[in-house]
Amino acid sequence: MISKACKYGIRATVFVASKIELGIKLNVKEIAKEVDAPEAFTAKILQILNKHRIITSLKGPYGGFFIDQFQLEQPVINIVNAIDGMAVFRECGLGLEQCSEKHPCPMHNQYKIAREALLDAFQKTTIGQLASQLSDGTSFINNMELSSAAATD
Amino acid sequence: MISKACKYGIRATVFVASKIELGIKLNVKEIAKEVDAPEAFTAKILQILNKHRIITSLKGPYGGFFIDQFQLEQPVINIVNAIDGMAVFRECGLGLEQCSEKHPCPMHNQYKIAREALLDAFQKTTIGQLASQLSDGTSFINNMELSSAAATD
DNA sequence: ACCAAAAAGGATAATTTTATCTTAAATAGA
DNA sequence: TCTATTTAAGATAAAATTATCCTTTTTGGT
Repeated sequence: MISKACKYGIRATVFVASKIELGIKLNVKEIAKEVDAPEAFTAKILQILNKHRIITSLKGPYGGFFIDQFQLEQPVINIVNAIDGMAVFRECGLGLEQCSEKHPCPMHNQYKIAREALLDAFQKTTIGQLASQLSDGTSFINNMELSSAAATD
Repeated sequence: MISKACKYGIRATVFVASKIELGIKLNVKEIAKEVDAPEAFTAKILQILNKHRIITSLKGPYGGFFIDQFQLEQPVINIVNAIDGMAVFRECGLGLEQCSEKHPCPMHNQYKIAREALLDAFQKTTIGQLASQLSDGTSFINNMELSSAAATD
């Protein structure tokens, strides 16, 4: 669906965003831990996010990652775009280059609905919205640790 | 979204299915060519499809791959399940193990809609339906070769 | 000016997915 | 029974993705 890197990226961004009230900067180690992603890999992803101005970073002591108010308004699709690109939302369900609205592959119409629902989900959800859904005290990882079930139901 | 292997698998199956009227068997080479997939890799995928009784194979001279009438009734999800498994349709949009209906991650509800739309597309489309959308003379690859555009629109 | 802390950047490694190659098994026909 | 053809199976390779490590740059505090 979307890459692991991208999921880490969304989680990291949302976590950083959730701390905006505190006015603190978070370092890679803290973020990686809370977000349950490998540290060095998380660092790479945070780099990308910073370059795309999804989040902001500051080097040096007392440095780290944080997010600005205006960045909370950004839709989650911006993160997906920064890490995975937009190809998934254009690609044919059968992987055919030739498939288009005018020359649709046999699955085109069915698949299109799903693809657009996914795009929609990422487009109309903002980083701020996700962040605000995190109950403040605990991390969004710890939020859920009571359950061992997957997202099936 | 779904793997390349799985897309090859769907294409191959649909192509084989589209020949049911002719009562012929197709060999790997023909299938791979028409479906625009690497030959040896296609062979592996056809093997899997045969094991899962999506299609049927026969060894030896005059052997090859074909599909039976009853197999046309199968939903495309069976192919996805055979090759990729069903995990995509259960997984959390943020990749969180802990995410569930009771303890949803911040993206849960939005993502669920898209995930279910995708599942739906694969579940309610049968192999026969896709095959019948292929205009008979040409392959479904060649069908579309007039266009160079992707499936964006 | 120097030191320590933190991100940035580059190189490398591990894993997974995609792809190929080679040999074995099955089977139809001569 | 032998041969040719075709899939099955196993081993290996290539490419892409995920992950780690090491060095450089930036910067705040002393």
